[in-house]
Amino acid sequence: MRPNLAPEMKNMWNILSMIEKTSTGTTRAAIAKQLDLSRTTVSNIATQLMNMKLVEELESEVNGRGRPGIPLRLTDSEWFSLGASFHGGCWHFILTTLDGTIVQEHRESLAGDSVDLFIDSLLEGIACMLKTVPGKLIPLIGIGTPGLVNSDTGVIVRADDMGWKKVDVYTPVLERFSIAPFVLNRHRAAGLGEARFGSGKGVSSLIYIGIGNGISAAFINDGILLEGANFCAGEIGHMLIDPNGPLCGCGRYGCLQAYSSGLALIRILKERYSSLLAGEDPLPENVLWNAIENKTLNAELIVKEAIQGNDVAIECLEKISIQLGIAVSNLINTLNPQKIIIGGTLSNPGSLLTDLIRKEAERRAMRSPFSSVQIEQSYLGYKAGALGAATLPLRHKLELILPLTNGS
Amino acid sequence: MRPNLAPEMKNMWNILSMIEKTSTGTTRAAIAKQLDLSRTTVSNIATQLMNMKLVEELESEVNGRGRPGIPLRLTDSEWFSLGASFHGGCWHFILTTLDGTIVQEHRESLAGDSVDLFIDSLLEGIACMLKTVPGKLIPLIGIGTPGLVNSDTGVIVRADDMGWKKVDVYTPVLERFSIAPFVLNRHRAAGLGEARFGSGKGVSSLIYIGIGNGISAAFINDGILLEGANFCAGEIGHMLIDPNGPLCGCGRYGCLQAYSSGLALIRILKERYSSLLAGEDPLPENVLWNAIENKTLNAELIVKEAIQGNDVAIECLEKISIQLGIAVSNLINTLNPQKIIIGGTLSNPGSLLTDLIRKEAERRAMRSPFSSVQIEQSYLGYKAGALGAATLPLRHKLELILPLTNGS
DNA sequence: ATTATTTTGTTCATTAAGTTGACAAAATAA
DNA sequence: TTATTTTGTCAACTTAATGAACAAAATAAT
Repeated sequence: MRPNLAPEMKNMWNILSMIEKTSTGTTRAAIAKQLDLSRTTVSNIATQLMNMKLVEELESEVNGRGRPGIPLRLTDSEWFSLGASFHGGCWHFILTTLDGTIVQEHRESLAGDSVDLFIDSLLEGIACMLKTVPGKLIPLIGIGTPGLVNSDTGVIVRADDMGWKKVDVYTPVLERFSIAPFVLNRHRAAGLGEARFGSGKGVSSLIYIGIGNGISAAFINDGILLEGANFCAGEIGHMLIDPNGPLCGCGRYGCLQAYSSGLALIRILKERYSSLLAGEDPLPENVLWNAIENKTLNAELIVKEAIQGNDVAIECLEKISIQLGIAVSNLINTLNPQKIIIGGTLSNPGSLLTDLIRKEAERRAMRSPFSSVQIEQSYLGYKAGALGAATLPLRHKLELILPLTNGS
Repeated sequence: MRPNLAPEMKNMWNILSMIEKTSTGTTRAAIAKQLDLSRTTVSNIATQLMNMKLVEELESEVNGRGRPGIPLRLTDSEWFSLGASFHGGCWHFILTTLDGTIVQEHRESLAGDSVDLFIDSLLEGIACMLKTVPGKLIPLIGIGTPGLVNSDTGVIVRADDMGWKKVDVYTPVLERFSIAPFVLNRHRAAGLGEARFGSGKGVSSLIYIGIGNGISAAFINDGILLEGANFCAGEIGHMLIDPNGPLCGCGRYGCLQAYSSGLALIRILKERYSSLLAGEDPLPENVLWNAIENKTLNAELIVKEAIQGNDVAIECLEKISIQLGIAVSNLINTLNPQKIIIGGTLSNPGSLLTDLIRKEAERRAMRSPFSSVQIEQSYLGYKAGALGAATLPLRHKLELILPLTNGS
């Protein structure tokens, strides 16, 4: 995650970033003005980028007085970027052009949750995607996984919700495909996706919160992910909400995750069900009670029902959004972000959870930092993770392309 | 706070930073090796820096084989940097050499806490310091103040513990001395001081926590302070500890500050006193009871007594360190810092509070991020603020010096 | 319709910054 | 005393960026 470009490539990088930002295209003159460079310099670097087939010219558009400029945009037929991310028990794969347009999507469902299946499906999916690349692939694959990841080694240190420890993702991928993977936490990947292509575009201080079975966040400043000393930065699931709260999987009491994750949502609903069963009144008709009895209940279903107007589901969602609101207001008070994006399995079905969290956070956050923060639902939904993972190849491995293309 | 140097000054900046880090001096060859530059380049830039009187040569030290290198260090007699910070009801002023050696110190006590007195004392103190500068002053003054500061405008937006709103610090200083001030929150200034000269030297992800009447933090990554959308990042005093906790000055319940600030410490001790008074037993002898009766009690005294072994004081300190430990463990879990430094009025008298916080945090934080964090007491103590403020001139306004000296 | 104006992208000479290679100076090791 | 190693500097060369000049392509003015 350290953008470690040689200093002489700095202008090239900046120019590329500017081109990246406007899908309709930017002219050389506009870039020169914005980056405070001479048109000559921009022109020279632009021809280099065009020789590398990273950038191409569009039809010149006539708008004002003077000779019309020729818009430049990222090539959409030469280079491609591959990202994978694991959500809701399956691997999502996305192949994009340089500007993030999705070219190909794929999903691999897992039959169980063993480590071997996890790795095998990943390899299977990558192999499948590699066949479809209609050009050159940037020689790096972004991979979002559950748990705490050491991105230097590409090893999942621990993934509590899966019950895993020390899962090496790096070696199998490298050995099978001779392409280095960049492995990171899936919610952090999703955060990067939102920052680049979603509702975080152009936001300088951003927090993405992924709410699924676990709860994690990504702190992103100026497009750069805060990693912390061992890549654990963002693990807000174990923020303490109430010292007297319920037992969390980590062994402590009152963690956010114990109140408000997908697992907690299911627990709350089941408690409600039991107490109704124990009561005297007849059980009112409800899809969710059937789901409990059929053992088909999952957190996403509860959220979907809530969005449909199912009162019981809404109540449960309101319950978990209290602690989420507390956590969000803590983040607002202490980190003063410009925008907070709520994503993950519990947010994707609709904006209800985000609305509830916003309402709670407004009650609890300080006025000054709250007035300057926007709280929004994830825009990319379940695609955020794989898209974010796919940003890593271009974002951090431009050096890999340059020698490859410069030499030829 | 945006180090916005022209790209061509990047090497100069890096070389200066390397020289800055070693007080004993670094040779040109060592710098070249470290920064991966040619010795020629370093030599050229070094002569420029020497012409600017920012750097000077020391006696060459003979250690290994080969021609001995000539150590370079920051000049200590040409340029000086002035910082001011407001703590414990008085302004602290520090004049330093470029490498942070303190040349002159001064303190201005305030007779009250009106805004006018606050500004007048600041101007008075600066005037006094300016007389003592034994060379050229970097034309920027770093100023640490209570409250939320907009560092773009130099205005204190609000300082709740002082009861102030919209205090313009920038204009009076600029008008009187024709030197632009850089204004920031005092605890953030102290954090920068620790990061540069104190126990945060060389630490890449650092959190400084200042505990006084209020509680604030500075999040510093690679020497750069996280500011947030409106410079509020670090206001951890209003982190929610317990939704059912005591009323905080901000109108909400259970904020960290309501439990654990200096004001809370005094409240806790007084409650203890009242309950003892109400009891049947005779009041045991204690300096603190006298202080309450004489109205000379302040938070620092309680801390000092605790360090002396006063049981009542220790109990009170233990009480506030529970919530501080919760807050610290939240920061560890979510931000995964390399080091946490505890400073402020309640920490300066001794390491007791830090030790108590460390113990609490160990109980509550997750093992993985806790194992990689060091929790240490502030090294610079009450000098941290003014020293940190004094780092700003050099750190962010090198551009100001360069035109001044290049021209001549 | 024609000319003037504006803006773009390119060509060419120039400048600035950094690199390589050679070399004298100053230390230790043989 | 000589060989080796390391440092700092000088000269020649390379590279990236700039500014000035200019043709091309649009609109505005006459």
